[in-house]
Amino acid sequence: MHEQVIGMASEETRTNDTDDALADEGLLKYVRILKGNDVKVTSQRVRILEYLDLAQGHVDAETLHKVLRRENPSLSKTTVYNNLELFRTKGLVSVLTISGTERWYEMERGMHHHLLCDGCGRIYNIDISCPYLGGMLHGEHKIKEVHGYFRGTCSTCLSAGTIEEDKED
Amino acid sequence: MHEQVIGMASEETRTNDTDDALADEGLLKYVRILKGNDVKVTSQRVRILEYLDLAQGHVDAETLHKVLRRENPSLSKTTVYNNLELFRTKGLVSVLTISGTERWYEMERGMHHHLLCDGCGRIYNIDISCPYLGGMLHGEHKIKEVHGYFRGTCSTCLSAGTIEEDKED
DNA sequence: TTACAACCTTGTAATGATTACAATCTGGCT
DNA sequence: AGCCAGATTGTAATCATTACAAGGTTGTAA
Repeated sequence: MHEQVIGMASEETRTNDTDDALADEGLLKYVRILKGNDVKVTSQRVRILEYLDLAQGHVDAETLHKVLRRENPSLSKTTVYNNLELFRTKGLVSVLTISGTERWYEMERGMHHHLLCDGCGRIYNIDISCPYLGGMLHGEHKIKEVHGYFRGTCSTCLSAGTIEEDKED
Repeated sequence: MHEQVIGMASEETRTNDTDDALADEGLLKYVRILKGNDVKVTSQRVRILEYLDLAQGHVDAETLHKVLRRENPSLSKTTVYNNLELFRTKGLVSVLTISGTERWYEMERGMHHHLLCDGCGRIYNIDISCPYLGGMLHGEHKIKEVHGYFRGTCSTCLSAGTIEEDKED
């Protein structure tokens, strides 16, 4: 099990020459994260990780590819998919799936849950710590990760008052 | 206290060797369900609903189609997909997605959550009522449905002791 | 610095699930 | 019985994701 290195630079790692292309102070953060997780550093990985980190919210592979291709037209979808999956196995990003037809990625930032609004379709992050669940043993099962998603109506749509309630059964 | 692998919900015993009258008897249940939800009754819908009800656990569209085609070779995938989606909108079945690459359907039987075992890959139903979550307002958002899934190690795999990565106390 | 092996990226093609569509058929009502 | 909205069917299209092999890059060791 690898310890996650997220956000916090643990040590001043001296950069070598190949980092010149990434000499941007901001990108060093991601170089450190990658190295700290035994992931070989490439410019593609740094950019993908940076984008996920700066994006406040959920990104799908398609969007990621489309956006990053503007600055690196040779970036292939395979690279995007490969690295998203790699980051997931390293615990750097988490994957969100609600409808079953899409996969959204986001930087791993500790446990939180998601609300899918039936009004506007937006996804909200919900920070709830549920002491009943995290790290518990349920019966004989050992629970390591808790993922929750909710369906409902967000405050904006509630105040707009445009959502008709379905009859309950 | 062990959980049963998916499908401990009420199981109906049926005889394979009944005449049409008795078969109709069993199917009436699903005819009523359909009519009660303003869904036009067709033989395909009745069989799909019955299968989901009797199935022990989560069924994917592919399996459903393959199995039901044995008794009705002209059953098309489109019909299966259309009706699964229809049933979902009617609240008759719920959809489960964890990895993002699959969709499992199951009869709606009230709120419960799911555990995906990292040892054997099985999915367990977990009945937990979490008073913090159900029916609550979080901030200004109105939460109508709560879906949870957990990743962890099931009791069987824990006692088998085959999970290497598990080092937490 | 140079060389090298391992690994990464790329483009294309393949896969596999899901959806669109138009013709045909059926259930439920008059 | 007959009608018609809507259900089913088969085929084709779509879409995201994965497989693969050739070529390029990184980290390391001399």
